[in-house]
Amino acid sequence: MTRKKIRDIRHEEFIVAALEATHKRGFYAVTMSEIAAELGATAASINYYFGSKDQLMFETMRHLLRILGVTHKQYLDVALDPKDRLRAIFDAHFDPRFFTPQHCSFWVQFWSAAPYSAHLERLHRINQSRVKSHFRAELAPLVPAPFRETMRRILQSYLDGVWLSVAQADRDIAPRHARQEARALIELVLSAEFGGSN
Amino acid sequence: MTRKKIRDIRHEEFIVAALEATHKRGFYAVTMSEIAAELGATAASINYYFGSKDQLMFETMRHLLRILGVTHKQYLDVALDPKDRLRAIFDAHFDPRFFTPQHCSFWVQFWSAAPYSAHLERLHRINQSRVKSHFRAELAPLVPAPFRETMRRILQSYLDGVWLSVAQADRDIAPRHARQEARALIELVLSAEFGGSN
DNA sequence: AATCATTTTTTAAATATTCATTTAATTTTT
DNA sequence: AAAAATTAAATGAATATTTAAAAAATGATT
Repeated sequence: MTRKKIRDIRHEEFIVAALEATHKRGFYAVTMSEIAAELGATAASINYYFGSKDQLMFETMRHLLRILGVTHKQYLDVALDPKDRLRAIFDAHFDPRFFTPQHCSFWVQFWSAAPYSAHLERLHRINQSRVKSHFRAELAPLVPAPFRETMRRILQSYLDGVWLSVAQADRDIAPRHARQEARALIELVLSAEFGGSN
Repeated sequence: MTRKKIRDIRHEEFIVAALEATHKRGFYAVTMSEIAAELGATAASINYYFGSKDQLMFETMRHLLRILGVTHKQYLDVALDPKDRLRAIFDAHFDPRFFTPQHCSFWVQFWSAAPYSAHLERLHRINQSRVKSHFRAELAPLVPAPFRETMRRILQSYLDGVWLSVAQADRDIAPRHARQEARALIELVLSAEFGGSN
């Protein structure tokens, strides 16, 4: 029974607050005070714990990536065949723990901002290549090499696009529904006749 | 031979400058001075012509939407059959006049910002429903009703996702290539067996 | 239990910077 | 000479960060 350190508690609280406040006010518009106000705290305390606003946003993104990683692993662990493993990528991204308006809007806004900050760019690059190699690995046994990259890019662009639309709230998608649609797309991609013996 | 009015010339110049500067520095980070500096002009003159920074960004977006509209129309005019008309949507979005890193990054960042400004939101809603109804109309003769919306959302999410990835510059896509891939997706969508007589 | 010193956490206020916008004057065009 | 276009400088507001002090928690010593 290890008592949680105050430091860790605050870290988490402020990250949740950052997600909430960012969703309400926008990634750039949101102020330190607004984030702190979510907890009835004060802007200075954020700096006490995180050092700067940038650092808080950075840590918040890492938090999301951590959730995504864990969730993905869980789905992979129960996947039985290659198709399941491919589905696992979408299932993780569309898991209720992850696929919320707050998370989607933070996610999209963060990525839009990434090209303009070396700090964020690094995070983006790492994540991007992680997702890419997952897709490649799962598609390998399912799609012949000459078509594989095209199919991967279609799937990945689709994934990003769904987020964008949720962030923009023109589609309030239930996780269940998002998965269903992703599965339809997977079926489509795998049913393609690649000119080989199908 | 009507001489162009200074007012119109400046309008266009500043819009191009806004695109360029935004691409370099980011939608929020970019300052009036930076935009003006692209032309060797001064921030005050932007206000003289546009009234405010917001208004300049708004007009810049409208400019992009105008280009898109004109381009789309051109492709529609030469389309011979329903499939061509569906392709026209992608061809327009991926036209070299439109599908540049500058435009994509402005586009994506603008949409990310839209939910947080009534002004921008309106523009976003209008465009969104325009695109949606185009897709619906073109898919109508090609896909049976029960599947149509799913297919539309897949296509639209894909379209958005491609932009996101270009804006993030992790994919420097040639317009030709983007179209090719879009066509592959269209084929996929249309070749689906909808349980009917195919 | 109680006291007091120490450390940790929190805040209010001060600071400093960055910009968009305004103003008033200047330059250029008509 | 009048109007239009442009600018330099002033203004003012917003806000991240720093600082110095206060409050709260901790823990050792009676």
